This record gives sequence, structure tokens and C-alpha cells, in this order.
Amino acid sequence: MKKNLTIQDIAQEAGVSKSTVSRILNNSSNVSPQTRERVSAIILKRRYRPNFFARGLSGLKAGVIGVVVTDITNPFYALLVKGIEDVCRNYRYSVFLCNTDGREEEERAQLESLTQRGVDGVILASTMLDDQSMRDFQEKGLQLVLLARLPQDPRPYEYVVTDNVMGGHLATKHLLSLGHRRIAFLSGPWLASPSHDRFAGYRRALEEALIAVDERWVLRGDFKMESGSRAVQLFLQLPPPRPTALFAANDAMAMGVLESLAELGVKVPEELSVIGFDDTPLGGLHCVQLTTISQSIAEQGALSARMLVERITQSKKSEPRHVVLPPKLIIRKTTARPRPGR
Amino acid sequence: MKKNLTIQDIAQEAGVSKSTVSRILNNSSNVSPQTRERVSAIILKRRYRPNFFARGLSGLKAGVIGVVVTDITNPFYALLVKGIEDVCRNYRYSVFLCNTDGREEEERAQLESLTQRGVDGVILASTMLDDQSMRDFQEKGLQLVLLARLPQDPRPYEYVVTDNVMGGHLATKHLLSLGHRRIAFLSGPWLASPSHDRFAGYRRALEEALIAVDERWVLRGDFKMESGSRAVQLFLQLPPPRPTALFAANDAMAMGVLESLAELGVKVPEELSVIGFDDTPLGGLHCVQLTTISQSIAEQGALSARMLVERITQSKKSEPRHVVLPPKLIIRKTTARPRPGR
DNA sequence: CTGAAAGCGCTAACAT
DNA sequence: ATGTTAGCGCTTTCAG
Repeated sequence: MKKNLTIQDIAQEAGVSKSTVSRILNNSSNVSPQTRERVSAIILKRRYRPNFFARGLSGLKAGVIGVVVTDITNPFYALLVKGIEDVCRNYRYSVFLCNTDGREEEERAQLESLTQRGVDGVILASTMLDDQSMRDFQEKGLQLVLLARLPQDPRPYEYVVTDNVMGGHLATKHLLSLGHRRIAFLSGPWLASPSHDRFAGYRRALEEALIAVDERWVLRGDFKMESGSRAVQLFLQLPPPRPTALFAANDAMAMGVLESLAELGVKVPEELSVIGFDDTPLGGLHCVQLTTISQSIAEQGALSARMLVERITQSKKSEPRHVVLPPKLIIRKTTARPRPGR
Repeated sequence: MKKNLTIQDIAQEAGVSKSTVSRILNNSSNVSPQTRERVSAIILKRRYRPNFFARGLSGLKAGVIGVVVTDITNPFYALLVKGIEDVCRNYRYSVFLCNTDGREEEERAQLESLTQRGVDGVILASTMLDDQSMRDFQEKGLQLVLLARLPQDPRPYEYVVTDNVMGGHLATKHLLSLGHRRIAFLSGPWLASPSHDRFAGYRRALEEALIAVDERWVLRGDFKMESGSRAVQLFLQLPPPRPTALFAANDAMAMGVLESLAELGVKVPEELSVIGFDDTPLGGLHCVQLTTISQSIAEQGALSARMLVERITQSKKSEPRHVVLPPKLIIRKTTARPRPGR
């Protein structure tokens, strides 16, 4: 393992000073074409790469961002990260991936560790933090773009999200239009904005249809598949008349619901209509055919990455941009008219 | 955005020298309990964090590793990464995630970029590189652990893999034991060792049963779901007598096969038995019930991470360790005896 | 257009 | 046990 080349070595070989090499490296002006040419050739030939730490230490951007998600195993986040990674590769940025498991203290720790490692910015797709902490991080100079999930008051931050209220509204209206009147809702964690907003859409749709929200029909999940299965247990213990439709706040839980229902021999959509949210690839499987609300996940990731990189590179700080994307209803096979007389 | 604290600030406030603070930071010996106490308190109080770049520059380990996979969107890799991330969190290591899309030049570029960013080591789960390049990286001092996929001659490297030959053998023997005699194989990319090895297992099982491998029945895929669908087209154009069973080299492709088959109305397992490989969560779905070969994916990730971190922290270089894990047959519902008379 | 020199914040070898 | 000092490799004034 031989010692690494330094800028000094290149300078010597080219018969110029470190400064000149440095200028060429950062293609700053004030270098004559000839020397630039000559030195560049040497750099190329010797496959010289400037030392990352030295650069960072002397104040340059590191070309590194952090991405914080709750669980990379969840296809939704995997897609988000994919979108981010793809644009980062083009920009020559590297990404630190962090899982938080949905725990606030982990999120804080990860953010802490990221700032400490000198990242240029962070895409936060798991917001659980209180406003104060977020602001603290921002004030330490951390560039932040929020993705998919928002805090109480997101206005001071850049963000990219789906219009979850609209999505919840779409889903519920779809069920209503099929003739359902008793519609259950399976939420994610209360504090997660998507869960909250999708519920708001659900509530609004019901109210527009002059139907009161029945609290007993609002089940509590955690966005994971297993909680869908658990919800089915609860659902089946509900006193009749039971809901004829169920709106799960994401696809993973909807899949869990379908699983359990299939095991228990409850026919979907004949006995119960089920709609999800996210339009994760799974739902499209021939044997699943989940009706759901679609959002372009990878694109959101990509967009947030572009926003962050722009924010990093243009030093002058503009107003934070807020992107809210409209979701779309995808009708497949898990929703239908309720059986007459139910 | 106020200027960051430096070790000097702490030293001043504590009335000691930088060195002392540094010693405490790296908990080296030669510090009296009292001063240690006193300085630690100040560090804590001021929430001082040493500068990452300065540390890196002066030769300390960065506490960062790179993980290179082909596609994080693939549940197999997501699980691998999850396993890695989990142990890294405990060790206080951060991970750079890199996708290569299965392209060799991307892999090289990512590896290049990782070394340049001063990572302490890399877990490579997408090996496409030729031996020479790999050796080059290693000689530059890059600690390497290979995961799930191996190069021609893996002996000089640490690695963790499933026994893919055994897995291919298990799968094929299962089909044989059900009475199948005409068994097709759907491969991944030829150059990928898992694909190659699983085929070797398939071949061996057939040979043991005194059945010749029929080259027309060896289909070529790329480990992605879509190639499963494409394979079905080819499969159905095969001149009779067609195979009665299909061994797909991974679950994703097996899922693609099942999708297409369902669309075309071909009954599984009645008309065709299908077996996969990986035991990715999808296959367990009630409506899929894919028979497959199981490997503990997250555990492999975790193990490789532990190996890498150990390798990094213990400077004395030991012999590279080679871990080969036995896979397991999981019988579900997509395999059955062939129809009599076929 | 180019070079010399002063840091960036930390570690570690060398004094004391 | 603690302080002093010389780098680590690069960027960036400031002179020329």
C-alpha cells in the first residue's frame, strides 16, 4: 500500500506551485491555457485524486448529503432513496443512508452524526422531531429538505410531499361513489403527517357526504404490514353493522389486511372493499390488484435531491420552496359496490 | 450560523492544552482523573464535536464504510443493507450507499468515489469487476468484504455468501423428487456468481438423476422481475414436450414468471411448477406462496458489516475469512407433482 | 498569470 | 500528567 499522491507531487512533476495545481483542480480562472493543459495531463496520467479530508478541512463543500428514512426495507422508502441516489450520482454527490426505525431519538442521533460528519445537507424523510430541534439543526447551518413527511409547521423548510389530504379525499370519495356508507380508516402513527392528512381527507369526504365519522371505525396502525393484519382482528370484532369498506393509510398495511382477510376466507371486494395509498409495486401484482392512491415516489425523491443540491451550490439563500404533488386514484380489483342489503 | 467550536476553545475554557483535550476525546491514557472529569464536563456542556475532516486529515479512521449494491429497490438488497445499517449504527459507523444498476463502469466509479471520500472500507454486494481492478483497489489500502456475489477467484478477499450450488441443488432435487423430469432453468446475468453457482447446482442434481441438461431449457434473465415475464414468452414457444417445472434463479424473476403465467391463464402448479431463490418477503404472500430456497439475507448483511468493522479496527491483518451459509428449502404452493402423462 | 505562506482543526511524537 | 510543536493536504489571500 503505497503512499497517496499529494498536490505537491503533481506540482513538482509539473514544475509549478501547489496553488496553480489547486486552481486547476477547482477550475478557477487565472491559469494560462498552456499550464492548465500540461498540469491536467499529469493529473490524469498519475490518476491523482485530491484528498477529501483536506478539502473538507479547508472549507470546501464535501459533496455529500445525508438521507434519513425510517426503514429502507419498506418499498416506499427504497423508491424514494433510489430517486435520490440517481440524481446524486449525476451531480457527483454521495449519500449517507440512515434508518431511524421511526424512533425520534434515533432520528436525532442520525442527524447529529450527519452534521458531525460534515454533510452539505440532509433529506429528511422521517420527520418526527419537534420544531425546536429542527430549527436548531438548521441554525447550525444544516441545509434541510423535508420529504414525504412534515412537522407541525413546515413553512420554514423546503419540502416535497404528496397532497395527502387530497389523496385521502380521493380514496374516500371513490368508496362513497361505489355506494359505501360505512367506511373504516386504518391510520399510521398519529404523529406522522401523511397519516394525519390522509385522515383529514377521509373526514372531509365523509362530511361532504353528510356522514359522521365513527370513531370506532378509525383503527390505529403503524404503516407496517403486520399492523394491517392486527387491524383485521380488531375490525372483525366490531359490533355490526360493520363497515363495508376499509381505507388503509398506506399500501403496506393494505397488503397486511388483504393477507389476513385471505387467511380468514373473507372475500375482497365482495365482503369488504379495501383501498390503499402509495401505489407501491406490490399492489400491482396480478394476484393482489390493490386499488390505491398513486404518487410518483421516485420522482419525489429525485426532486428533493435536486432541490437540496441547488440549495447547497447556490449560496445566496432564497425563500424555501414548497412542492405539493397531486396524487391519483388507481382503480384495480379490491374495491366494488357493497353487497346489497348490507 | 455561528462558528463551530474547536478543540482550542475547549482547551482554553478548561485551562489546559489542546493535546489534553485530544487525549480525552480519544480516551487515551495519561490524563489525570480530575482533569479528565473537568474537561469532559465542559465538552458535554458546550456540546463540542470534533471536526470530522480534521480528524480524517490527521490520519484517524473516519468511521465510514461504503456499501455497493446494484439496486436498493430490490428487496433482496434492501434487506442486505438493512442488516448492514443495523450493525453499523451500533458501531457508530455511517454508511455510504451506492447503486450500480449492475453496470461494471458504475461499480468502478462508485468504488473510486468511495476511496476518494476516504471510507475505511467497503462492502461490495455487486461484484462485476475483474480480478485485476479489485486487487488494485485492495492495494490502495481499501478494506473489502464481498457479499452475496463473488468474482472468479474470491480467495484473496473476505466474503459472506450463501452456498448457491447447494441451493440450486436443493431446488432441483425438490422438483425431481416430485417427479419432474423436464426442468427449465431461468438464470440471472451469466457473470454473476449466484446465477452461475445456482446453475451448477441445478446441473449437478440433474446429472445425479442421470438427466442431461437441455440447453434449450436454460433461459437467460437478469434477476429482475420483468425478465421473468419475458422468459415466459420464450418458454411457451418451446417445442413440446415442454418442461413441467421451472427453476428461477431468484424470487424476483419467479414472481415475474408467476405474473405472466397468471395473465395467460396457465395454472401453477398444476400445469407448471415454479421454484424461486432468496425467500424474499413477497413470496410469502398468501396469494403467491412461492416455493423457494431461503437464505437469511439481513443476517448476511449484518455479518459482513461486523467482519468489515473488525477488519478495520484491528490493524494486524489476519487471513481473510470466508463464510458460506447453507440455504434451506421452503416448500409452499407453487410446486407439485407433474400431471400424469405429461 | 503564478508563487509563497497562512491557516483549516486535529493528532501524535517529543519535550518537560 | 501535561504542554509544545510539527505536520496531515488542501484552499486562498496576498504579493509579485
